[in-house]
Amino acid sequence: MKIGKLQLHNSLTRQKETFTPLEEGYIGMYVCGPTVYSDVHLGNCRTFVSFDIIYRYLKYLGYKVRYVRNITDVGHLLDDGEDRISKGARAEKLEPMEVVQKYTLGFHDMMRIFNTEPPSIEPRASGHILEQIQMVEDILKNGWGYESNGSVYFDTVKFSKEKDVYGKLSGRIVEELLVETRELKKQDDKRHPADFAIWMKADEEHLMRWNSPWGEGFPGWHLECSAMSTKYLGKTFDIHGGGNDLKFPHHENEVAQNYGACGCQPAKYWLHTNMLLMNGKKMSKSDGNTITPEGLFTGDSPHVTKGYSPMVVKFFMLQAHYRSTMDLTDDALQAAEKGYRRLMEAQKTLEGFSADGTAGQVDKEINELLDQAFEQMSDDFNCPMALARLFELVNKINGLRDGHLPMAELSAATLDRLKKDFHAFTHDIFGLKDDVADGEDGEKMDGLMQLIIQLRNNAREAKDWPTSDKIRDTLKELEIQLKDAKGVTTWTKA
RNA sequence: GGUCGGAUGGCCGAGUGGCUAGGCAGUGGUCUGCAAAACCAUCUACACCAGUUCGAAUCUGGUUCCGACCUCCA
Repeated sequence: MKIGKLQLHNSLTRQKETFTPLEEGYIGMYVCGPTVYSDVHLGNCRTFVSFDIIYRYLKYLGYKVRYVRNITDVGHLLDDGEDRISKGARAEKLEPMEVVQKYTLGFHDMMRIFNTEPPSIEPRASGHILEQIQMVEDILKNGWGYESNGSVYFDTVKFSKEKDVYGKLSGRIVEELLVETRELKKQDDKRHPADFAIWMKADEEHLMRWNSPWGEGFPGWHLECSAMSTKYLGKTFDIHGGGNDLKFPHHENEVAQNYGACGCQPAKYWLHTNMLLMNGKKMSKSDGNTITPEGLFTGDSPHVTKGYSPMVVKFFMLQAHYRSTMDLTDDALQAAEKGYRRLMEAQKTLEGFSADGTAGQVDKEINELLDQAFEQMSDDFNCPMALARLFELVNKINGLRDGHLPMAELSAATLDRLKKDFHAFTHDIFGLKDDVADGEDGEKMDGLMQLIIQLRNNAREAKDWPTSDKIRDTLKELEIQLKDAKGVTTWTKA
C-alpha cells in the first residue's frame, strides 16, 4: 500500500506531527474508557466512534495495533467523596459488581450497535488493584508521594517544583494551581489542594475496598489508567487518547503518576476528541439538554422529530473532524440521513459495475479522488475531507451508471481499485454498514424486493401502469422507495 | 476571574494567503408513461473594526458573541 506519511495533532505539543511509531510496524494505543455507573452517554459514543475510526485506519495502513480501552469500575470519586459505582449500587439496591456488570453490558451493546470494533484488551480497574498498589509504592519510593492517615497523595507541589512536566499537557500554569485554595471534602489529609489521591482510605460504609500496605482502601481514579497502560503497553507507548474534558485533571495527573513511578512520559502522542453539543450547548442531564442514544434511534425525545438509525448517527459524526465540537440538531440529522443513504446507494450501484475500457479522463479523476481521500485521511484523520472525496466519487459512479460519463474510459484495473477502496472506506475504515440491506434479514428483504421489482418491471413493459403504480405507491406507504435508473430499479427505505 | 478553542452561505460542516470543499435544503434544466431518484447548471459565505500584503475569509491587533476546561465528566 502506498500511503503518504501519517500526520497527527499531538495535544502535548499542540502541533501536527509526523507519526513515527516507537517500534516499526507496531502501535500501542490507550484510550480512557467509560465509568460504568449509568447508561452510556451519547457524547461517549462520539469519542469511542472517533477512536474506533483511528484504530481501524491505523490497522488499514498496515500497523499491528494493540488498542487498550479500560472499564472504570472503581475509584471514581464524586464531590462528596463517594465512589460513583457505590452510589449507583445504593441507588439501585444492587451489589457494586451488579451495577458494573449491567452497565458494562449496556456499553458493549451500544458499541456493537455503532459497529465499532472491540479493543484488543479491555482491562478493568478492579482487576488491577495489585498493579495499582505497586505503582503507589513506586511513587512513594521515588519520593513523589506521601502517606497521610491511611491515604496516599501525589505530591504535586514537589513534583511541579523539581520537574518541568506538570501542566504541560493541559496547559495549566502551575503557579496558579498552587495558589488554588478550593476546599474539597474528605481531603483534609492533603498537604496542598493541588495534591491528589492515589490511594484512598475506605470509610466504614464504603462498599468497594481492598487491603493495602496503608490499610483498607481503594485506588484513586487517575491511577488505574497509569497502571493499566504501563502493564499492557509498557512505560512509554505510542498514542494515548480520550475526551477533551479529561485533559485536566485526569490526563495531567496520569502523566504525573507515570513519571513519578517510571521517570518518563507515558505516551508519545496524545489525541483528544472534542465534545458533542446539542443545539449549540453541551449536553447535560441537569438542564434537560440531553438525549440518549435510544431516544435518537426511536425518535422518542423532544429534541428530534423522528428516529435515526445508528448508522445515520454515526455518519453524522463522521462529517465533523474529531477535534472540532459538533452540534447535534434535528435538521443536521435529517441531512445526514439523506447523505448516508446516497453513499450506500452508490456503493450498491458500484458493486454491479463491470468495465474493460481504456483509461481516459474519468479513469484519471477517479484515481486522483481516491489518492486524495487517503491523503486527507492520513492528515490527522480528516474524515470530513475524505468523505467529501467519496461523495465526489458517488457523483462519478452515478454518472457512469446513467451514461453521462463514458464507461469505455474506465479501465478494469481502476474499477477494481475503486470497488476495493470505496468499500475499504465505508466499511473497513468508517465502519459503516448498510442498515437496510446488510445482515440476514436484510438479505431476505432484498430477495423479496428483487421479486417485487421484477413483477413491477414486467407490468411496466406491458404498459400496465395501474399495476406498476399500485406496487410503487403501496411500497411508498410502507416507507420503501423505488428508484428507476436506466434499466435498473433499486430500492431504499424512505 | 484564569486557560484554551471557536465565530464560514437557509442548516450541518471542511479548508486554504490568490484556484468549486462536501452533505442537506432552494432555483432552472435533462431524463422518465407519470413521479421519485439520478445527472447537468445555478443562487445564498467567510462575526465586527483596523492593519500587513499586489491580493486576506485565511496573517496581526482590537471589539463583540459563543463553547470547553479550571469541580465528576468522552
